[in-house]
Amino acid sequence: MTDTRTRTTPTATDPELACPVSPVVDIVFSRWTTPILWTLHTHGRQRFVELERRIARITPKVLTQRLRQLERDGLVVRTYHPEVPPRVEYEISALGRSLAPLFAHLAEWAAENLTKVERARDAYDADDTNGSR
Amino acid sequence: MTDTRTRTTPTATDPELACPVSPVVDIVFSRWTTPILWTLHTHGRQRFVELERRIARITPKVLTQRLRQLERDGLVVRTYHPEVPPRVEYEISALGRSLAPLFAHLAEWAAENLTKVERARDAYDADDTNGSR
DNA sequence: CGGGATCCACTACGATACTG
DNA sequence: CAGTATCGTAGTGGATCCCG
Repeated sequence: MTDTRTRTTPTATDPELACPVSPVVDIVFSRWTTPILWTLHTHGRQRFVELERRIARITPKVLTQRLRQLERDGLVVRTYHPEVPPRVEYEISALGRSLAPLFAHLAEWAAENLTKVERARDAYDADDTNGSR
Repeated sequence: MTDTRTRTTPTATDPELACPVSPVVDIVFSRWTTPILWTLHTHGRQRFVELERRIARITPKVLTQRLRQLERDGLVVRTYHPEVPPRVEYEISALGRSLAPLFAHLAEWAAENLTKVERARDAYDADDTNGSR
């Protein structure tokens, strides 16, 4: 993703944003965020380790980073229980839940068109003229 | 993004894909792809330089890379006219056009909720306990 | 348990040339 | 015009160790 705090140009004036969907992409579709949101959405409120186990291959460091980002953006709520051992729970916020129909739409497109993309790739790779251009 | 051609794990077996929207993200929402698709969609078939000028700040090298990827995935059609000087035109394919309602949905979510995200960020940054954790 | 701190590796990206 | 080539860099992710 592009870290909003260190980005040189503010979001509003970035010329690339003649495209109105770009800002959403930065927020919702940076790496690991969709698996995190999806897991949170389908399994409800859960602890750090549960997320870590369910998402598989994600390292705790990255999981923490992404959860912080999502918390900062108001898509996820973090609850800290000062116990021994400590317990932290994550859940989707109302704002995060508002993404649900979008994700459903996305999943639907995937179901219908993902095979077409793969066929296009195979066709492209099989064409000699593409390799030697 | 993750370059599809050099990725070690094939898409189908990647454990991260308990989330059905991840593969779509790799294809459609990698960096620069949404501005490219958006420009192609709103201005129709156009040449390399036109894209380059309209997207602003993108370098020809990166534009080429992304266009190749989109062409390989079947979302964009490239037409080469062997003339002097050479002329190349890009346009959205039928598959690419099938993303239009998705993009509209995305733009709608942005219009409604982007300010909420920014307010959440301000609130998070203003909270001292977040900085000194 | 839920991280933070540190070090390292990769590579995508940007800038600057240069060509058919 | 439409790229390719080369170089340099910075942002991320992985691995490891450690702490409250």
